[in-house]
Amino acid sequence: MGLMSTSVERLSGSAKLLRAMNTSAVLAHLLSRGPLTRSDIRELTGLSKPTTSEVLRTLVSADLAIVTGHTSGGPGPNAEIYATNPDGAYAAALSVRETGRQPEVALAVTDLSGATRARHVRVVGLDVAEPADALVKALHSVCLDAGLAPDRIRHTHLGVPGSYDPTTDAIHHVDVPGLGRAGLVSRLRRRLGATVEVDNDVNLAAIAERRHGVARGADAFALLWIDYGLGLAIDLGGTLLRGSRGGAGEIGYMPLGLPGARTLLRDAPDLHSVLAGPAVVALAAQHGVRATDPAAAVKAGGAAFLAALAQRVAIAAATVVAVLDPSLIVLAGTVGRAGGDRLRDATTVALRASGPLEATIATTGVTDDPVLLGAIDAGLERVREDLIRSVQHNHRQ
Amino acid sequence: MGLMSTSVERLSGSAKLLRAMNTSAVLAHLLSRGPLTRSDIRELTGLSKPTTSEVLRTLVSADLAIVTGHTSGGPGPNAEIYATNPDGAYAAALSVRETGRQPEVALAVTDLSGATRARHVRVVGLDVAEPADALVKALHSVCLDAGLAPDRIRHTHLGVPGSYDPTTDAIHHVDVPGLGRAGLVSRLRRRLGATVEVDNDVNLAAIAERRHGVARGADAFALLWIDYGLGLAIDLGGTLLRGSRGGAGEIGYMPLGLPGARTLLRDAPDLHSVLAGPAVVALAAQHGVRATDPAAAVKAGGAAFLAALAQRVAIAAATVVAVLDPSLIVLAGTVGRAGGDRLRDATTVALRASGPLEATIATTGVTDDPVLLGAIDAGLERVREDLIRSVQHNHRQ
DNA sequence: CAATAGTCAGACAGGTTGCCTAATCGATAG
DNA sequence: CTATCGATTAGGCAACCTGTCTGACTATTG
Repeated sequence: MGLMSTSVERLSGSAKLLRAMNTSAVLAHLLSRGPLTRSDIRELTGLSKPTTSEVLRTLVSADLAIVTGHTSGGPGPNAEIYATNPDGAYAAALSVRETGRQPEVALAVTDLSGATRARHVRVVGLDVAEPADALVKALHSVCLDAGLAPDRIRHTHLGVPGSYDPTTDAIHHVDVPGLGRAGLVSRLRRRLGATVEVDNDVNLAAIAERRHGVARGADAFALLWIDYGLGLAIDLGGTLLRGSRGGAGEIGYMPLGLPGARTLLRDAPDLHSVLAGPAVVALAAQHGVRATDPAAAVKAGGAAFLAALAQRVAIAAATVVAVLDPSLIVLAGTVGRAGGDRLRDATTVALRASGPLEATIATTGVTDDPVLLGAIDAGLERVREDLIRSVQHNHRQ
Repeated sequence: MGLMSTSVERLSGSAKLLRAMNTSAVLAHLLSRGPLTRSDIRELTGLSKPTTSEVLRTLVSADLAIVTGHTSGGPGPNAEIYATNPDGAYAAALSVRETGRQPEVALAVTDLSGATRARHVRVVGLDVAEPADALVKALHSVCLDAGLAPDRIRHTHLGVPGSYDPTTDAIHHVDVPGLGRAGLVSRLRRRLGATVEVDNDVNLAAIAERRHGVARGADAFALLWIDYGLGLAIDLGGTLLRGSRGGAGEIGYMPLGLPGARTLLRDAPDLHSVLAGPAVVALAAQHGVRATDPAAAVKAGGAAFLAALAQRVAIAAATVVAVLDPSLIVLAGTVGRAGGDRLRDATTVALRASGPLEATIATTGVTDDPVLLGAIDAGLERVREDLIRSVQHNHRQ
């Protein structure tokens, strides 16, 4: 643990650093624990009365904290209740997805308190000269409708069905026309005057699963996303594993069996060919279920079909468990969700039958748009961290 | 990134904390960058002359730092050169391994500077009433021979061919008789009066690979250990992935192909059965190579055998890449080492042929005992971190 | 003599303790 | 029912404390 890492602080400095640290600590507590009185803060930080007062004065005058109310009931004067100023900063979340025709963009704007202040789904044509401008326009119009100042957006989190390579500034492996344009993200950054981060949609779904779904409190879990495509998100105690080229979780390419082996399917060299949407539909057809949509196929399918599907899911699960040993594997995506408890139970059985590997299998607990929710959470977290850091690092006068 | 984590510091305090932080920062720099003059420290920390002097005085009087020499050559007085006191603390490393008959224990003691002060391999019978006492006795006798005070050992790192479960205080999946005894580690801790950490041998080999082998400077890499058994260590930027039950990297259990599929081998349900030592020997026999030792078989085997073996290695590699996307995969263990450049090249070819997954394959660069070296590194790192932390945290007078 | 190592004294910044005043609630007395 | 008192708590103020910094000073070396 911590080999070569700078986990142990090497901070050094003088009294100014102290003030910065204390201010930042108070802000962090306000952000994570909600409204607090002076005495709450005193208990949490161990600071003295005059210091807490001074720090709060600083935060209020920096427009980062406000007095939201007063205590009442007890003896003595009513203590002031401090909270972060909700309008101190906003985070924007965008989820772009293919719908077959024009791409759909889900947008949301959250304030510092975590309240979603605006949310919309729009069809945005991105196959234009400047797709970034189209996204900015959509975001600004959503802000306008909700009466929010767009320049208060400190960070924008973008979810895409692909992976972003910062070195080439391009989104790869994406089917949405226009979204793969090089320079889109840096233009977005410039036009919005804010930080922009791009994340894979499956990764964002995992973030939502940890925050709102069945992975709440899990130490580590993997989210298996089955849809038209196939994806895997790996969450290690709240940190997502991305891999050296952002390719972690590309389990569609996972080879199945030794080359030359004759498998049940004529040609099954990788997991994609047996578990992604088309393969699910094909498997359903073998079991007499006629459907073009994989989720519909799963809903309509009988026990035999589900058992066959579960065996394939179990292969993926077993591999992930053998490599990573997560305590939990969440089945998500339209297929995972449609499978529900039936697919979960069948997969549990199939996994247990395949060997000594153990893990809890669960169906996603996120009913709302998981990608957008994840982008909101990630964006909000980023804004909060940036604020804390900005307070912490401005101690060189 | 950093979701839910306390990556952002929430430290708060008064001037005492400042002193503790500065002392700890100076110690950290001395530990990681070796001997330094006052001006070096001033540049690294940004502290003023009087403060650096004061901090160094504190460290020297705490026996943690010493003056090792003086500069010369330049104009002005000769600056004192400070270094951590090598004898300030020791770390012990133990690697227990099965040899067929009596278990062999490799022992080493390192001082704070990283110099190995004692090293030995002993045969230690662990199938006794108190196996912990036998280990302690061996360690003490090694210290005695080298003239080292055993009570200066601040931490002992134990490498075992298995996994340690702290909840039951027992080492699991271990073949060495006596080593699986419950309570062994806590007794070791008590008898040595020091912290004891247990690590899987393959994980330790990965640590050695990062420090002394081909993984130096890699952002993330996986180490595939092929021996009598099969193992995988996953290093993410210097942090090892252990999994929720310490079972990460148990790829021997990885299923191969869909159940019911007829594979090349009659019965090949998992990776262990095609890639662990016995399978390597069997594959060699198929290619006319007669050997009982898998490493010898690999050394004696021809190109066809190596290509067949490499195809199996590539399956493991491809799976790891699909899940984790490391930039580097290191082949280690006796088979990996014996395979050398030939196996590496054949595996590279086989991986490239199997799909679009990419990763650099390399042969281990550690020639010395990798498990013991890893235990030394991990133990030394732990001692250093503990020292830095102990200085950092004693600011409540 | 020039340049550098290290110390010393005073200033400074920020935090803490202890004391003070003001606010609020409950209990008690009228 | 009302007025008052006491207990309790919020928050401010002043003096003190700790640790760092600046600038001057001494000592040492080429």
